[in-house]
Amino acid sequence: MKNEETAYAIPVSCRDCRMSTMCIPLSLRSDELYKLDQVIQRGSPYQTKGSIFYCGDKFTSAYAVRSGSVKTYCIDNEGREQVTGFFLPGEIFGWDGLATNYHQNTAVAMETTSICEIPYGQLEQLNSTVPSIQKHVIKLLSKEINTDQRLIALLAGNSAHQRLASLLLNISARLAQQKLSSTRFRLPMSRGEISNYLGMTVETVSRAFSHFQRQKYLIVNKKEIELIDKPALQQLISNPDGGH
Amino acid sequence: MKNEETAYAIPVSCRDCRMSTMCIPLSLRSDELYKLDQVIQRGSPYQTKGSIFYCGDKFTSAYAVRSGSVKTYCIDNEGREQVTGFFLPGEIFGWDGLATNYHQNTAVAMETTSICEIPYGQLEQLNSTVPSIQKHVIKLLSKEINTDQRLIALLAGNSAHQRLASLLLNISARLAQQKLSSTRFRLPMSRGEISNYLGMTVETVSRAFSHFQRQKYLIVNKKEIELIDKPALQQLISNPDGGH
DNA sequence: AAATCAAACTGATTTAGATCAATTCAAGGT
DNA sequence: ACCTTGAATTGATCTAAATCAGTTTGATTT
Repeated sequence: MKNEETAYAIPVSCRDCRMSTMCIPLSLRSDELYKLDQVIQRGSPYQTKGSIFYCGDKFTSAYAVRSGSVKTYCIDNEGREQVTGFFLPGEIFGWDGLATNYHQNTAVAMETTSICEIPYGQLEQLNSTVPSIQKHVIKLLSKEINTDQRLIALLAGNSAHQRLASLLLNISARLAQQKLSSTRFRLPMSRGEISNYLGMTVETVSRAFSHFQRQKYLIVNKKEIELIDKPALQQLISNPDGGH
Repeated sequence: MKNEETAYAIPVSCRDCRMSTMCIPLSLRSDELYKLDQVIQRGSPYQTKGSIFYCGDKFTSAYAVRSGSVKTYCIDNEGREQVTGFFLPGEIFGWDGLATNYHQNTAVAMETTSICEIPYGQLEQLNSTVPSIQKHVIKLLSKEINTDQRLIALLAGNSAHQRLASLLLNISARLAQQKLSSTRFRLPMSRGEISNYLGMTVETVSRAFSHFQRQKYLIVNKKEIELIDKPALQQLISNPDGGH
């Protein structure tokens, strides 16, 4: 099965993958790309709630979302789940295990999801022949730091409405990056997952959605979202009066 | 002045530095260490409120705190300062600029602080002769991700008392790592910086300190802290009833 | 020593969002 | 078609923490 096309028609080559800009250093020459290609593993899809890795597992690989979506969560001091990230097609996750060699999070598919596995050991070995790969890994890690710090700023300094508006605009922008609709989309995560991620309750998330709909900022139907007034949402998060 | 001893008696060599475990790959052989040593720059100390770099500056280096302390902050959507990190002796900061090549934060000394500069370009060049350095950078970045994610979990799921208790225990543990007292210490940051970092108001921080003192968890006198019942603080943050 | 200024603390009041409590709705299972 | 189950929504109440308003303390200047 490996390196072969599955029933879900996963491309055999990184070259053909529409997410390649995320996974692959842009500077990679075609012979280098070939080498990377030999290392990436394309497995069978995960079911909803299927785990890609568990907290405490030995770190062996990072993972790229090909289709579907993934959440990562850790167990906090009180023994509760704490969602630490949502990952959409074209995004890479799993670096959390690199520092200690053991994953600090559990990664779970939020819907039927296909994943490319990037075995880190083999990636490291590629380093001698394709040094730019190591550099690209560093860029990816650094990006993750920036993302996390933006979330920290969001959680520390913004109201419930602002947090939700930020998440929606953020997801919208990430979908746009993948050439998907940035105004009409289906949220892969539940209200509970959103509320956990944003540090609020399900009820508050639900009320915020209703409020946005009353204000005609968007149309919401369960997980289906249509953003109809992005500037208003943007202004909500950049307006000091909206804060707490 | 570079690579020479200053009036503040900064060691000339990374070998002699008591923070070396942080800065230097443990696996570095002595000839490799020598090469690293040639690259690290030891500048004159920064004054309180002196900036090490500004948000928007081109990223050239990471920085290690030799003595003193540093905060990093960014400007959030509403144009307000948002503290994203505190750095104590032996800790490295400044990786936030790696992804975009421009710093996403401003770094400011919170007291008289001496800093070692680690020029990234030269570090990258060392990679060909000392490959383990690149690996170590990756570890450091990954650690930063873990730290940030713990902060996310703290902000998303904990009460004001729990947040402050967590910060105090965290600082205590970091001081212990540097063989400094973990029960008696002087906080380098103001109440305002703490409250900003933890996503609450100065008044709430102040009241939380008073509360902890009344509960005999600690003795507080402005910035001087003596932790007298760490288990109680620990239990506060690991007890679901303490949450919000 | 008096005056100035900023940081920290404390009390009173308000409020955003948590909690508690139903109700609605859609998806599977029998 | 009916029952079960979980997710989402909505309303009523409660509370932790924000906001507002001083007061205290300590450092710096004059």
